[in-house]
Amino acid sequence: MSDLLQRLRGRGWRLTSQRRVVAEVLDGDHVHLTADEVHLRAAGLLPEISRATVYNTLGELVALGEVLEVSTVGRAKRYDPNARRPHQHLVCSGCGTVRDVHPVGDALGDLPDTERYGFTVGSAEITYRGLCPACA
Amino acid sequence: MSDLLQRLRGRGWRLTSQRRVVAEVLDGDHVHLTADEVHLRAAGLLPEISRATVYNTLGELVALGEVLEVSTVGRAKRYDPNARRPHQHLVCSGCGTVRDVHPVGDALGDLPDTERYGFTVGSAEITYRGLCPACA
DNA sequence: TTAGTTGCAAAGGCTTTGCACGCGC
DNA sequence: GCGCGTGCAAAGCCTTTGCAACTAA
Repeated sequence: MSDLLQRLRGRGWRLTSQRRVVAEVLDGDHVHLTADEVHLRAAGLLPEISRATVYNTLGELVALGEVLEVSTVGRAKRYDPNARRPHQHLVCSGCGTVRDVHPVGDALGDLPDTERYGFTVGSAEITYRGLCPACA
Repeated sequence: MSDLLQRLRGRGWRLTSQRRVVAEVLDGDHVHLTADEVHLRAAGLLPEISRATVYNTLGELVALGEVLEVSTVGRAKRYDPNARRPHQHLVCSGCGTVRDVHPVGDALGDLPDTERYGFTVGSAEITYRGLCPACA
């Protein structure tokens, strides 16, 4: 069983074949699938799985903090299983490819107090945009 | 006539009362309206304006580079008229309020070559998240 | 056993589209 | 007058919801 499933079971997550398949499909680096893509691939492993269950499961994984929602490409949300290692995204403006990247600076520290409007600022998400080798 | 309308007319943009009203509604700093909110406010000034026209006009303003799409809050896209002055966004996780902010660092320079996967990287968008004074 | 999960189908929110009419240039 | 812009209504995409049947623990 994957680390992810281990952790979830430890948190009292009821383990069904549908959930197992969704977790399996989301495994890996640089994975940023839409709900529909997850459903398509999951259905390859478990043909009866329904879209509603995929949406339910993705929503739970997000609520549990195990998966991140990425809204930076196209209309549909994308799901990023790499929630445990902080990272940012590099998006190709041509084909929409997304890579996980790790910048070296401190974006939070770069926001002066005078620019915070009294907010308690907790995090910073960065989306880099450019062209991938194939599109350039 | 506003600077925006001046510029657009110079680029051969046909000036209708609907377009004028949409541009008027979008004027100002820290403005991040959804298409529906734009339609609502525009209809306050020009009751017959249709949603389709609002969508058409917003799409054109984005294509012309005069307005930015912001997809970082909620389900509907938001439109940011402040496209001529580079800036980033600070979003309240409680109520969804958005402020324009200006960090001091160089996010682009913070992305090492080894993290660029051969991409030609052109820009970086940063979304800061936190709680506004009212929600904290 | 039993509370939580699934699948279906329908509804819902946001956006786009096709086409006839209208209006800026 | 010409050609682009507008409004309407319908369709489309993505997502959520209600509910009865099912199943992991």
